Amino acid sequence: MSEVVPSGARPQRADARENVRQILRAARAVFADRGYEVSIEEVARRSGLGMGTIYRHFPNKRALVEEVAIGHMRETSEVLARALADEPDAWSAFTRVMRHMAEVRSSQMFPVSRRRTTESGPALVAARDALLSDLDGLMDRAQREGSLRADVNAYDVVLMMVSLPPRIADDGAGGGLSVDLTGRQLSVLLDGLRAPGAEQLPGSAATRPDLDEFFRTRFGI
Amino acid sequence: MSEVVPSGARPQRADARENVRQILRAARAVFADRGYEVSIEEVARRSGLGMGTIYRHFPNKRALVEEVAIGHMRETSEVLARALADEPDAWSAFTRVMRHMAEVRSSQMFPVSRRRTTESGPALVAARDALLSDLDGLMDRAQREGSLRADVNAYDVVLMMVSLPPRIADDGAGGGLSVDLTGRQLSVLLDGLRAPGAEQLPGSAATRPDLDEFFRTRFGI
DNA sequence: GCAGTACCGGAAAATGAATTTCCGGTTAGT
DNA sequence: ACTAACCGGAAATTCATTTTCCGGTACTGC
Repeated sequence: MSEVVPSGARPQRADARENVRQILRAARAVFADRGYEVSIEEVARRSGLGMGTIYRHFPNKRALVEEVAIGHMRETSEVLARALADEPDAWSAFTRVMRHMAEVRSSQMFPVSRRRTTESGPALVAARDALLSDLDGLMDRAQREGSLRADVNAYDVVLMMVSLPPRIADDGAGGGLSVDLTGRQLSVLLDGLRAPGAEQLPGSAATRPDLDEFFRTRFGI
Repeated sequence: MSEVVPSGARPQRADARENVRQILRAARAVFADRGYEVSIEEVARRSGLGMGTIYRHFPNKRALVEEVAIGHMRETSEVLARALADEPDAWSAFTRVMRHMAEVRSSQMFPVSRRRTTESGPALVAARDALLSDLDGLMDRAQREGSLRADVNAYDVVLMMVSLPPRIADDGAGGGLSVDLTGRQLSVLLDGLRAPGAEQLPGSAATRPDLDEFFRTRFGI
């Protein structure tokens, strides 16, 4: 994952490999629940490992976030493909993908290149572009079949997914919310995305630069 | 505003009074544009005054935020009353209020009492409760007239307004987004809130404790 | 005008919360 | 049993903010 074993050296120990898996699993869960700004300590706590262990496997927080993001995006692309194959119509496929994105909060993990810092790695860029293009294709279909309103595009939708509230907004101490905010808001959004849409959307649709800019400033990534 | 002039003392100087007005104006604008977490320095820059001046008039940041929040909520209550009087039906009044809330981002300024810190001042509590109750009444009407879906309540709606993206998500340097994210997302939400609603909303509606908890953890206030 | 107080600006100190380092103590694997 | 890998988590560092402080400025009443 980030650790290329030099050809002459000893192989990575089995427990270490397992720990990397645990870290990624914990990171996914924590990011989905509370947003990607949670501290590494939080991830460590959830994974049952120490912070030192995380830094042994990832050079810094950003690298961990990237890794998780790549996983999310690839997975979402797979869900999309499967939905297209399974579902009877484009609208059903679309809602299925949206629900998945909300579930894993994958759009929040949609890093794009930062202004004056490290570029996103090529794997991330590739996964991101692939997903965007797939989503665009799906939405095209849905719009042609007349189920998705015509005045939105993939960038709009991704940006909407991003601003869904995290699953749990608590501080770890409290019990969190009893209401499924994310789910309720997503459902309302989906109803609002149904064609034809009574409201006239203001301005023009979002663009790629808008998406990039938003993520750059919101996630610094 | 936070400075009670002791009865024997000199009255506040005219320029100082004007400065307080400037500060509140700048704070409102900046909070609406970029979210309430912006630094005091940002507010100072926008107001054309120094940070010291802000601290001369408000004991701390929290006090400034409260003051702005109270203003927003009172104003929103007024807009609501006016909308009720002017508009032909409850739905029009409802959308008008929603647009106003999105505009000033008043819901983001909906502070409620924090767990183990200073309570919100009584003026804030009163303004908050009044607005919530007014909104509840309006939504009741809209639901009875059959225009607003039946499975949402005022807490749900406020929580949705909260998670609208800020008007501008930039860092001050960049040009910001060219798209009106807030407006587009609000419109989609409004379409989704129209009765009857095709999607079944998951779980049950939000409650007052949910609202309180959300604000406590999100705004620490 | 002048005195005198209120006021202002913004550099600097205090805070706070996070990331990242470091190293003594463990453990897997041969 | 030996050793390189590995782990935990306290401590150091970093970074962005809030908040203080005080020399200098400018209202205001006389």
